[in-house]
Amino acid sequence: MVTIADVAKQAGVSKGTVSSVFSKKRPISAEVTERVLNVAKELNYVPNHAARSLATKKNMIIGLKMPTLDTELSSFDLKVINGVVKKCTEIGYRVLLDRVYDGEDTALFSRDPVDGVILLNPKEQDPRIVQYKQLNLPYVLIGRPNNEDVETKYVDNNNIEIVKEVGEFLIESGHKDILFLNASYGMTVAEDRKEGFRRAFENFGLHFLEENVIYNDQEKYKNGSDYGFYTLIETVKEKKYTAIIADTDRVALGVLRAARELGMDIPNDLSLVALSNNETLALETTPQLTSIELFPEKLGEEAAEILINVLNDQLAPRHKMIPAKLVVRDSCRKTHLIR
Amino acid sequence: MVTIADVAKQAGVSKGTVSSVFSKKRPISAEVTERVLNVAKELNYVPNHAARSLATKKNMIIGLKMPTLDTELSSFDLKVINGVVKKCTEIGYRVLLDRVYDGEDTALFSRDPVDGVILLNPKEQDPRIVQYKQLNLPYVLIGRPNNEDVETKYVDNNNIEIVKEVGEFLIESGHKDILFLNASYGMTVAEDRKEGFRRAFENFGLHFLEENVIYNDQEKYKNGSDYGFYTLIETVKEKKYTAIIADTDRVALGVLRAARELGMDIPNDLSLVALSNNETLALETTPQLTSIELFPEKLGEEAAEILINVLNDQLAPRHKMIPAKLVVRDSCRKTHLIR
DNA sequence: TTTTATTATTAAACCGGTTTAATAATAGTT
DNA sequence: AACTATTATTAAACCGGTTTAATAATAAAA
Repeated sequence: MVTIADVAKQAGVSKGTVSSVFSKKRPISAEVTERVLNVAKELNYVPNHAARSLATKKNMIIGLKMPTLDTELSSFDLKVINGVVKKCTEIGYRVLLDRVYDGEDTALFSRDPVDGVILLNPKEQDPRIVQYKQLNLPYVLIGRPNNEDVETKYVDNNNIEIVKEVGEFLIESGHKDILFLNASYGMTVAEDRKEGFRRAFENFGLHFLEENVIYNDQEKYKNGSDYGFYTLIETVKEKKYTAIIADTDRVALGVLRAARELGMDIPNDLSLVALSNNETLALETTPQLTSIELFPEKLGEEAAEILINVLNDQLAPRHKMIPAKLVVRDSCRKTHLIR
Repeated sequence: MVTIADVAKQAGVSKGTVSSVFSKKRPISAEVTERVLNVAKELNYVPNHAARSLATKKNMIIGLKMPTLDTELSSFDLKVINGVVKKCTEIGYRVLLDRVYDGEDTALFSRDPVDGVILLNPKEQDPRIVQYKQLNLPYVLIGRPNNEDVETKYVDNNNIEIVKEVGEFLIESGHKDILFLNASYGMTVAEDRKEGFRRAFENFGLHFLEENVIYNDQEKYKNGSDYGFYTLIETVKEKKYTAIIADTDRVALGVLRAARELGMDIPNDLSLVALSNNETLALETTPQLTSIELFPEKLGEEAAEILINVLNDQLAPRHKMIPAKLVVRDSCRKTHLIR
């Protein structure tokens, strides 16, 4: 393998000069610069990453921490990955993809070769955040942190506002009995969405019922589809809802499945909104799913940009809010039920 | 930041002894071992990755090269990523996710900090392969290389056999006019599939027509769905097919869409098979899609295992074949057309 | 007790790049 | 021509860990 010493020797200059040619941090004559670059090209010299990282104390790598290995990644996650990788690649950073291996013993492993970390789907009281603070490792969350955490930087959708908008859209369509199949309890996104849902009812002077908000129990349901399916099957025995807001489009698909089994027609008997927008799914279901576009790729890009600005001692906002958008398709209709 | 020198000083031993405690490559007394481990824990010592990589000449990182940034990643890709990350994490390797940035000028960038590379969706005459050979960088392909390349290691499905099976399944169901919406021209998977398709016809003593095999023109269609949609709209003007084999489930969805527009019923008027298995899509379409399970996660795992075995100078097979599986659902039926 | 073999530990070189303080070369001013 | 300022380049230290050759300590055999 060609090292900087080989290039220096053949070009007849010092290692330091070769280094300065590449870094452009010191004045090097045009003649020497040209000679060095020609030799480097001729020898096919490629700088050693570890050596450079060790000397500069920078890895130029971003860690992207994904959910635990036992949960399946969604198209949302995929788009976030896309956004992060895209922005990092533009700026000259690399992305180390990491899934947390629960119970892992990292005592003997080297520190992650990353300069900062983007955390997707952080848990409440996420122990990794404590660790990053301890190590002084810069990090950015995708999703809102706890209210007590006033320093963590994050990127998020306007979850309160968008669910308020969805709630109002349904209320304005005549729906009053709306079932909200929320995310898991304890996630900040679940809190925000519930708040938005409550505000929609409040805004119309309607009575908000806690029991209309269900939280996904991930130990009970192996996937979102089952959560949607079984929850509708169960709740229809107790109360007749005319509209459902589903946490994800997979949950919505489960609802569609249950509705078919129950002989309920979407949207005639039951209106349906999904709080995510897997376009392929939405456009290909019958009827086409009304959903929320969360712009996950944008979330990833903005998170990467914030983190990199922090790493380069540049101004970075505390948080960035990406407005979600209601995409009305065919799964909702006005209800005739007047009460 | 705590270094090995700090640990050595406080434990009253040399840096080399601390290193040997962790590596277990030299005999260290139990008493010294315990003392060192206690100090390391007390000081919260975490080895520096770059330093270790430089000294050992190993990064313990695998590069996963994905398709170019301008193409959208599919759920197949996601599962491959999952499989690779899972296997690597088990064995103590990390995964650097890389998307090729066309036209990138890497002259001033350090060499990828990876020990080996997994290449997903390699092109014909992929220039990266030339480069890896030049650098003596171990690599494994996911997908078959060109026939002239006799040394590249790869993982692949049994594409010839599975498409032969699909073809025979359709022929046995009475279909003779079968349209095959193949992958892009020039991809080895497209070659293999066509060969499998041809063999199915040959096996039944039927005449195989080249014009029944269409190749995806990615410059013409912005996504698989459009490829499926417009191709069916166009070809139905010239010939009446009773069955279609679609490259991916997205292509199949486009076909479904076109069939709806043309007033054709699936499967009564047209049978449909997708050569991939996005389970969510397949189960939620109406009718449920008959498809091929490719086991992408397994592809990823096996590719990672082969590569890591190569890196550890262990026996590794030239290639590993993952048998795909025909999953019969509701989108196919016997045809009554007897000719 | 002495000698030999085995185990345990060390100092220093090494990995390949960057940076710093020092020096040399060149250009401009007096 | 001599002096000063600026530009260009160098040798060596440094980054933090691993490895090697050498040495010290301990155990076993004669």
